[in-house]
Amino acid sequence: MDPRVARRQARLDEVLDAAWEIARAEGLAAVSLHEVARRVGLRQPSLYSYFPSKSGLYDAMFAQGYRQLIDHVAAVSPRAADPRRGLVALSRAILGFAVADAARQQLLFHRTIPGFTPSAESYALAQEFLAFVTERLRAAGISERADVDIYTALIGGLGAQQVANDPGGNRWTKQLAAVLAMFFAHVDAKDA
Amino acid sequence: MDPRVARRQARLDEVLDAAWEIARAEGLAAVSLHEVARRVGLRQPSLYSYFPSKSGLYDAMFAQGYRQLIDHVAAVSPRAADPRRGLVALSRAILGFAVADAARQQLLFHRTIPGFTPSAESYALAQEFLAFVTERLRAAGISERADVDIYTALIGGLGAQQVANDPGGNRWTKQLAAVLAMFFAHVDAKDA
DNA sequence: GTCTATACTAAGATAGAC
DNA sequence: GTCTATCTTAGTATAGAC
Repeated sequence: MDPRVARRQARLDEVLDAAWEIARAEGLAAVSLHEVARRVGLRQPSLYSYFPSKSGLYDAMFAQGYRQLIDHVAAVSPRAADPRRGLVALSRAILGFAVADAARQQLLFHRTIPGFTPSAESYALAQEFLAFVTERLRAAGISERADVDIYTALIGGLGAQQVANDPGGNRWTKQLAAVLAMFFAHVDAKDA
Repeated sequence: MDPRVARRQARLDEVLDAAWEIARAEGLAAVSLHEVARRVGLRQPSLYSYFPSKSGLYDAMFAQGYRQLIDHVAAVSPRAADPRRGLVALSRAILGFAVADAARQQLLFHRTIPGFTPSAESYALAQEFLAFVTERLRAAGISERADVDIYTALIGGLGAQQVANDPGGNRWTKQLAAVLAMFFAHVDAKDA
């Protein structure tokens, strides 16, 4: 690969790391181009050769977050012989990823950053993730949209409560197995 | 009542209304003392006779939101002869309140405003609400903390997905009855 | 690609007069 | 309780040199 491209990519990664660091410490809204530049040893206007705007920085963070999420779940929970067991492992991976970083959870799943909406390319990554999950749900016998929606509410609900009311703990995440058992019983009850 | 007190309260309500209006239109983080003052026909420094700081404004919004929520659920779902039916009505009231205003949901239930934490008085209102709900859950035969936590995750999850992915619609809220039936089956299965 | 310099806008907060 | 005036800080963004 062209070393200039590699260097640029390395710089970009540094910049994004700095932005996430600020977001984790001070909140997503506290990320500023000045502070990011300060941390990587650049001047603020120099960041405009990496992003067209502040919103472009959020977009890059959004895309990076979903790429990491897709890699994470693919690595941690390969397709299993028992699809239900596989779905439990996948859910654990998603939930763990979500609660590990409250700022990331906010950006990826709640979209409460004023003035930011993901670009089409970035949004496609979110859809790719959803497609991955949907396929695993179908493999486990869950294909109706109503059930898929209930599933996303269950996982999202546990993650949101966990970071809002017991950050760093496991008061809600430890209910995952019980919640999934409840969900499976619900799905199976309709088929009977 | 002292008319001066009444006037002050009326002004305060105007100010809070303006703040909520901005929050709904531009997001919670976009609320500024300057813009609030502009909308109510005051100068920005005058707001400091109502709040000690910007954070104090958020605190007043937080307290007002929980007071409205408590009034809302108490009015809409009085104690019912059948506690399970009562719980369904209560849940519908809470969920309706939550999805009616995304900014309010963010402030009351997600706490993602950088630098804001509710005062003790305001937080007591949140606890009062939680106590109200917990009591109704107990009346319906649900008293274990694990089950209470699952309940809050269910309702919160539906509300969050609704405003994030289908604002103004009912794709998730319409699953409430199914989700509660699933939850009741889960609770009853353990007792059997 | 990075810099300096700067334009522009806006924010939270305080002092002191009325 | 509201005002004017002001301090202080900070932000996004652009122009143009190197």
